Amino acid sequence: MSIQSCKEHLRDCACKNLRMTTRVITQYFDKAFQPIGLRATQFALLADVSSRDSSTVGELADILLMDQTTVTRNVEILKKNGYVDVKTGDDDSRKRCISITESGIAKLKEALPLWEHAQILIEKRIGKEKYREFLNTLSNIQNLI
Amino acid sequence: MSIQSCKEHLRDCACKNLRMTTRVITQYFDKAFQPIGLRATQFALLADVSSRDSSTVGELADILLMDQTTVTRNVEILKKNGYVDVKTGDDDSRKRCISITESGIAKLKEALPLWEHAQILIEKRIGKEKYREFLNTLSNIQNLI
DNA sequence: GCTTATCATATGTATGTACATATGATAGGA
DNA sequence: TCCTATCATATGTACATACATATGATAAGC
Repeated sequence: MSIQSCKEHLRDCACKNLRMTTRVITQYFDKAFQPIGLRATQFALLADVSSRDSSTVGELADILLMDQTTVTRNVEILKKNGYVDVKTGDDDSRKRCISITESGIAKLKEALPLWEHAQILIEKRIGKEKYREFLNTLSNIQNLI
Repeated sequence: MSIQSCKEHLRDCACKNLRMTTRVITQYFDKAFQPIGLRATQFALLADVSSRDSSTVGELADILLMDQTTVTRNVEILKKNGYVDVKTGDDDSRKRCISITESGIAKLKEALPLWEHAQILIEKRIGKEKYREFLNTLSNIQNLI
């Protein structure tokens, strides 16, 4: 295939288009959280930590489809800001037990209305049904790879 | 809104889901390009550079919905590897003229079949019509923000 | 023609991301 | 029990990303 004949197809590249949209939407959510000094990625991680009594690095990596080393580093930042607590496992000292702190819960409570406002706007503009299909396709792509 | 009542909604977060899928698909394409030592992002940038005689940093930033500073740095890597040439603008010496080199064209030609194989697999699994709708929604999200 | 505003790009800094690999702990087999 | 394989996490490195700001060049008023 020549470069010329391929050009029109490259426009449809799944990776390129996903990355472009992710760049845009991340800036959008980062702006939404900016007043409270939180990033979109930090919000997602903190929300997942809050949904369990205690999580390990590996568990969070599985849930967020994120490399374990990335979790380690992102948790580090939440810890630095005092939003999570990291302890060594009781039964298995290789494990780290990550749990949300009071300060983290407070920050999450601040974040929720900001998140909801940003999220609702998107769902409204896309349309409920289309948005559901969209999430479904995202999920399919995650699973087929 | 309480954290508890919000939990089910957080699952649908546009940013979180997009970032998760982008992580997965980027690894998928990175693996596809790995035999020729190219990254998915580098491929996308190189392809865009190749589609014009000469591009400026700002033009590439506009096209790829990427911050200008990110373009500067990503171009740097392509330049380091000899895939693009960067010259100062003739008419306006603030501008940088970025063009693909012979080596860059050769690398892109190596990459195209690898890309096509990876891309086709996704479109096939998702389904042609669903995939078209998916790209459309991605585009809508880019524009509505 | 000078002064200043604006524009194009670069640099400093912080974060997000993953691969290769190291480290340290647990488990399993002889 | 000791040796070894495996497991959970951390570290080194490179790249991706964007904001704030600096730099250097052009353009716009006067």
